[in-house]
This record gives sequence, structure tokens and C-alpha cells, in this order.
Amino acid sequence: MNIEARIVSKVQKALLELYDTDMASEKIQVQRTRKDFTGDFTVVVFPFLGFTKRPPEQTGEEIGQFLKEKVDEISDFNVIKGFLNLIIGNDFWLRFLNSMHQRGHIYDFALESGQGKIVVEYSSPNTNKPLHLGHIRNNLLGFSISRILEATGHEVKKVNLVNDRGIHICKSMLAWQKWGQGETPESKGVKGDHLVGDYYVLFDQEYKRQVAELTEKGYTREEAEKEAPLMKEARQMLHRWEQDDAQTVELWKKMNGWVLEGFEQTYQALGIDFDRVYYESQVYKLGKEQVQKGLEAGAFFTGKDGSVWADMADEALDQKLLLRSDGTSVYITQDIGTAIQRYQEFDFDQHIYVVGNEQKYHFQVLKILLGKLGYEWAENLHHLAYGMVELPEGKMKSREGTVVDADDLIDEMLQTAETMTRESGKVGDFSDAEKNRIYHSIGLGALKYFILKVDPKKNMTFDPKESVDFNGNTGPFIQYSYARINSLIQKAGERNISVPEQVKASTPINDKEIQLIKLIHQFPSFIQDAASEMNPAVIANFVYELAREFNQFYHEYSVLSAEDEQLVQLRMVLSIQVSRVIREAMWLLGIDLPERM
RNA sequence: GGUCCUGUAGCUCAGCUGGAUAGAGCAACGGCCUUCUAAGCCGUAGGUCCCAGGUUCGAAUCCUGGCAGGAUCACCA
Repeated sequence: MNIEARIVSKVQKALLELYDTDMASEKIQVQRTRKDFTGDFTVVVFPFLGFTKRPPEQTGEEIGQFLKEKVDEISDFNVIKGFLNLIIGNDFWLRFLNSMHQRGHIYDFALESGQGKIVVEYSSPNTNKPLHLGHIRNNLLGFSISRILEATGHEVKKVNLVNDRGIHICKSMLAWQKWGQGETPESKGVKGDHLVGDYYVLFDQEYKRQVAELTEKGYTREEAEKEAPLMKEARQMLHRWEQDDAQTVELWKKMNGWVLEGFEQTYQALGIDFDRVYYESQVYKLGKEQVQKGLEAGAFFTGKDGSVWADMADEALDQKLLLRSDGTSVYITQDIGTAIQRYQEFDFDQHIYVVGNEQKYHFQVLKILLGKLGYEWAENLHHLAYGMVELPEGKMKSREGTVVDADDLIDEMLQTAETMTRESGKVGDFSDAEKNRIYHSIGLGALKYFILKVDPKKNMTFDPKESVDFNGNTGPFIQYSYARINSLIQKAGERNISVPEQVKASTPINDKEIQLIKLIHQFPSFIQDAASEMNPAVIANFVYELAREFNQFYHEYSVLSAEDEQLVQLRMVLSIQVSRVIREAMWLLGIDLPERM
């Protein structure tokens, strides 16, 4: 049990003994004492006044007195207005630090194993164009939240559902067939996903031209869009694909292969991976059967033209199409099928879908439909709906060419990292391989941190200028803090300063040191919060605060040349523990740390 | 029009299930490297927490109603 929980239970006891009142522990507020007051934890006494029948100051005094006598860790207290500030004795913090020092992972004690199995679906790209900034947010969130859930004792399965079929892929295929002249990623020297994306753009340009031509001839816009020869051809191609036409399938396999290879490179650069990859081409039919079953069971109904619908009037929603009149399935039908498949495969306790917030309605409906089919686990599906990434000049629009390409962005980050590092002149003696590793850590660290530090559900503005800034609340700031501690530890070794197994109980600790130990102490509860809110930003903000706090300490006090031996040992142990927490917090975010920078 | 999300310093964001004088970074200005990495540290300046009511001992936080921005309500995915 952590110290806060202990205080709550002791306050509860105090209320019972002093005022004969049994108060629920959730109603007792214990919080960190604000920096401008003395104390470590604060009990808010206002809620107790109803039954203590005493003014706030007196109530605080009485409870404070009780706690000081009955709780060893509490060495003193003070009362200001209705706030009872408790002071925890140094020996408690020292004991805590020592216990930390002997542990493996720090987040171990956030970890209660056997918390259940969770499937996290993320990334889910279409195979007709390369990844962009929006996908990066998705990938980073999915990957980080998976690690956070693992740290809280869940068994996590990371899955990707690649949308490798449909009309959009046919568009690229058609354009390549018409104008590609056998071009390949190798022959052209570009990544496969970019090559295919280029043909998608080509299709769109030509298609627009045809539509314009037709509207000039007197077609309405809608007619023109439908009748444009290119679109007709694309639809025919999709039809052929669905008929398993050998030539079409071969072309599809070839171009999908190019794209997937390109994606793989991007994933690798981002440092993310999956336990299982699904392809829509293989699972898109799964839902039909389920819908048929539901139809037979009376959960759904048939329209006049043979299409199948669900009525969601009970949920105050409209009707939803599940199968088209020609019997083919729509998007939601597929998701019904894959959800059931995954439940059978993994027997999950929860399933998280990391998908943009524009699909909120979709997932709301998905849960309802699975409920109608009688699956109680439908309520264990969660949609982690993240906001869109906007640019300072507004939304990213592929049509206007304002999308930020993932690979370009990564390159730019690496370039900047290299330039900045060169200018600092700190890695002169490194091998090229080492230097590249460092540029990669820093460049990607900056990008990842920039994106993960904001609350997922909010839309965020991505300012390229700001993202490339390595000062302030950034990934490199934290990496730098870490590298400095690391160097400290190296130096200690060179100077034959040994790190003790235990810090001596009598060692005096100053406020800054206590502040740092307190932060470390809170790490597990931040992990819990991040997990329950599905929000990596909680971790990001925490580790930033820790790094900032440490930098202040580092600036103000000397570790290796502290006044006496005991202090050197305390500060060494403290520094090591801080670096461990930074490392583990950054690991939860999926951000690498260079040992030197 | 219905539903959902967001609105905090010039800009980008924190602010936990209501708690003390609302916090960081960037940008601006001024300091600190003969001392463990200055990608750092310190200071100055900057606020009608969108508006109006309500609940409460207490509201940036909860409720209601506005306003502004965004998303969504396809036989698209």
C-alpha cells in the first residue's frame, strides 16, 4: 500500500475515534501539498466540519495531532485554514529510496499481474498511399498505450488490420496499368508505398479532368462522377478482383507487396510493431455469416430490395445497413466479423480500437450490433478516439497537397537532429554508426514526444517549426537530462566512487531531494492513470516534470563533490533512480534514450 | 437540425474523481559556463480560465442555457 492510501485509512480511523463518524475512504481527500506550503501531503478538512462541529483550524489540529501520534511516517503537521498539511519524516523517504534501489523495474509495483487480456488494434492503413502525420499519431498512441497496459499487468496483443482491398486500391492499380510502363520501386528508386501513392494521385487528376469534361458537356456533377470512363474502369477492376480474375489478382498482389514493404520501413523507423497483422482481403467476408445468423435470430430485418438492416430505434439511433442489396458487405459488417473472430482467437477481456474520432459513430454502432447478436463482451470494446492533427495553416488536405508525409517528416527530424548535434560539438569522437543511432534517437524522440504529450482526444496543431525545437518541453530535453545523469554515473566510476547498496538511515535530505523522491514515489500511480484513461500524455507530462526537477537539483547541488561521503552516496543513488524512472517512462512512450548526447 | 468533442497567457499545451495566490514551454527582455554535459539553470513581463446563470463552505473543474470551432448522422472506408 502506498503512503497516500495509508494516510487515507488513518484519517478514516481518526474520524471514527475522534468524532465517532465512519466516512467512506473515497470521500477523504489527500493530495500533494502545493509547493508554496510546507508539507508533503494535505488533507482537506472542510468536508468533515459537518460532524466535527468545530472550526476548520481546530478540526485540522485534532486530526493532525492524532495522525502524528499514531502514524510513524508522519513527523509533523501544520494547519492553514481548512488544510491539514502533513510532513513525512525523512526516514520514510530514505527507506523508500532504498527499497527502490533494490528493485528491478520500478513500475513493477504498479503491476498486478493477471489483469486480463487486451487486444489493441492500431495503424490500420489503406494500401493505396503512404502513411502521413495522422497515421503517425495513431501508431504512436497504439504502441504506447500497449506498453502502458502491459506495465499495469495486462496481457496485450497488438494487432493491425491492413485495408488492402477496395476501390481505392483499384484506382492506383488502374493508373499504373495505364501509364506506369512497368515501373517498379527498384526501377524508379522510390519506396513502394510512395510509388503506388503517386499513381493514386495520377488517377485522381485524370479523373477530375474527365469529370470536368463531362460537366461541360451538360452532365450534372453527380452523373459525371459516375460516368467518367476512368471510374467505370476502376469499378470493373474491383469486380474482376472480387471474381478472382487471375491477372487482376496478380497485379494487386504485386502492388500491395510494394506498399506493404514501404509501410514496414516506416514502422521500423518509428520503432513500432505488431503481434498479428490481419488483411481485409482475408477477413472481409467474415461478417456476412454473422449478419445472416442475426437475421435468422430476428435481430436484423430485410429491406424490400433484399438488403439487410439493423434497427437501432431502442438506442435512439437510425437504421443501419449491414448487407447491400447485391449481398455484399459494408465496412461495419467486416468489423462485426473481425471482432468475433478475435474474441474466439484471443478470448480478450477488452478490445481497444485506436481510430480517429471521426469514426465515433461507427464504433458506437458496432457495439450495439454485437450486443444485438447476443455477445455480452460487446461492452468491452473501447474506441480510443484521437483527435485530428492540424497544421498551423489549417487542416491537412490531400487534395491541396498539404498532407505531411510520414517518411518526409521522419527524414526532416533526423536531419535536424544531426544539424543540432553537430552544432553542439559533443559527439566528435563517436563512430558514424553511433552518431546515426544518436540522431535517430533524438530526431524520433522529438517527434514522438511532441505528439504523445498532448491529450489524445484533443485535436492538435502540428507546427513543424516548433516540433523541431529541442529546447523546453520536448523529447530531447528529457533525453539530455538522462544523458547527463548517465555521464555522472560514468564519472563516478572513473573517480572510484562506489554506489552503495543502501543509503545510510542518518543521511540528511534536502527539499529538492525529497521532491525528487516524491516524484519517483508517484510514478506507479501515474502509470495507472495513464492506463485507465488510455492516455500516454499523463506519462509524458510526468517525465517532463521529473526531468525539470532533476535539472534544478543538478544545477543547485553537486553530486560527486558533495560535502561528505554520505551525501555523495545519497545523491548517487537518487540520480540513478531518477535515470531509471526516466528510462522506464520513456520506454512506456516508445522513445529511445541515447547514453550520451 | 440531432448527437458527440473542444474552448485556459500572443502561440502550443498541463491542470487527477470540485479545494489554498491558475501552471509549463515557445516567443520577448535581463542574468548564470576556470566547478558533475549551457540541448541546461535563474529572473522579469504576460490571464475576464469563451459568455451568462445555477449547485457548494469553495467552481477552470459539476449542472443548465448561449456563443465559437471541429467531428459525425452514406447501399464510402
